[in-house]
Amino acid sequence: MTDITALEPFRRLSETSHRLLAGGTVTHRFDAGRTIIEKGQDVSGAYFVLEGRLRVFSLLPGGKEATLYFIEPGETCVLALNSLFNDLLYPAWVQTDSDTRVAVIPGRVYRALFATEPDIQDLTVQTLSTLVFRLMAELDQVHGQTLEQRLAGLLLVRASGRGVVRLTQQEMASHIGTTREVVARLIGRLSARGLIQSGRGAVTLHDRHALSVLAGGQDG
Amino acid sequence: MTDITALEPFRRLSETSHRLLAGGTVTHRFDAGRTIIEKGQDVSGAYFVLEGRLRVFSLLPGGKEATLYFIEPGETCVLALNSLFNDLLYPAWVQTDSDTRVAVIPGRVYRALFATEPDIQDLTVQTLSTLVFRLMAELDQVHGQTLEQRLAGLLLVRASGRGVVRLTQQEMASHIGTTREVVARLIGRLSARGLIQSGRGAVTLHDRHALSVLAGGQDG
DNA sequence: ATCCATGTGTAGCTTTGGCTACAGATTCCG
DNA sequence: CGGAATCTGTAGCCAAAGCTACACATGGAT
Repeated sequence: MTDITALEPFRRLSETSHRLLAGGTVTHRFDAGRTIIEKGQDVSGAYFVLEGRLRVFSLLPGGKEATLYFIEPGETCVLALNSLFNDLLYPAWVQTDSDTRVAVIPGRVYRALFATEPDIQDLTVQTLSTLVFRLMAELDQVHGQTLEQRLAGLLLVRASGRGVVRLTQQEMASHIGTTREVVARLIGRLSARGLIQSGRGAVTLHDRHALSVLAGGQDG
Repeated sequence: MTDITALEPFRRLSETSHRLLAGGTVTHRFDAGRTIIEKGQDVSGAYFVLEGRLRVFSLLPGGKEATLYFIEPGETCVLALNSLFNDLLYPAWVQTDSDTRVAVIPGRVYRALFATEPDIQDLTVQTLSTLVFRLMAELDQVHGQTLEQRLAGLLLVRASGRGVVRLTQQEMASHIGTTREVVARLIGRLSARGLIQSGRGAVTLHDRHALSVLAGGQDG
């Protein structure tokens, strides 16, 4: 995936729109771990991830982080869209999770496309809707689940096929919005119960079923 | 405000769209305190509040509630829109807060309007965006604020001009997602510090400034 | 006048989670 | 090989918040 025009929603654009898009879009590449948008920043365009992954998170008092969601290749950063349409300031932080290429469509170009292209209208609504659901789910979790449950969920979601989760305790803590020590404690408990096995920079799952029951049974 | 066609976004519709809207829309009236949408329900249309107020909340383990936001006259329930466009199940509960009249536009009608009417497209995006920001703000709060801060915020937001908040402790608890006892304890503390005065079914604010500092200074 | 429903005020106990402070382990690099 | 950086494992303490259990107050209804 090398060009924004290769992305599904941009395939069926009219000739004019296509030229507008091609002329206005800028592609950036960022190294892993770079902060590319900060809270309160004035966002200038719609961001589409071409390669790599972006992590959107909010910053809690005391410097803790909590991951809200990821933006994968082919997806767009809705918060940016959002800021775009409302002239609001961006309400969170965005970092690259790995080396990432991003296409930025300037605000006025995107708005023009939105006005005339049904596919862009659908894409926009679709993307916003998806975000709303992700946020609702996240909110439910934060509200109602213990950290142990949230950790179990995280491990299940981030496990490779063979049940290995390549995250440090500090990273896990960031994702679920707590501190390293608490994660260590939780991992110690899960490990004592035989559900997982801890190692440097990674955790191995031994009983996914029990974990998913623990997490609240969203997953098989 | 008696008819949906009186609402701003529906004013400039084409003749065809107007007929479609008028023909397809159904108006309901609900008494205060009725649950009109439950979580997991399949939502059939776009809800617009004509009179009264709807409260959208999520249900936490143990039967606690947490208010996400309100829908005022002229506004629409975005979650419903959302479910509509994604064929997803509604992710929260909706109750009437007072006696309320609601116009329901069936899904297929709304989708048809969205496809052809710029005003509806804008309205949809605008509404979704607003919701995203409300949810982000709520998430930040839940994540990072103590219940005392959240209570202070609630009191400030819900106070009448003369500084009276007409809510029972149970209702306050529902709004901020905790239990009655905890609210009583918090009120006791605030009251001991002279910031408020408690009474049956109401609280009187004595020092808004101190409260807003406490809440984190979002408000004057 | 009494009773009942609703609302408020307290107290004590427990769990969860945050903070501090280390000690050991592993990896990387020079 | 040795040291620095990074990561993990524990322990203890404390505050926040949830749960249980009452006692008391208020207001409306009969």
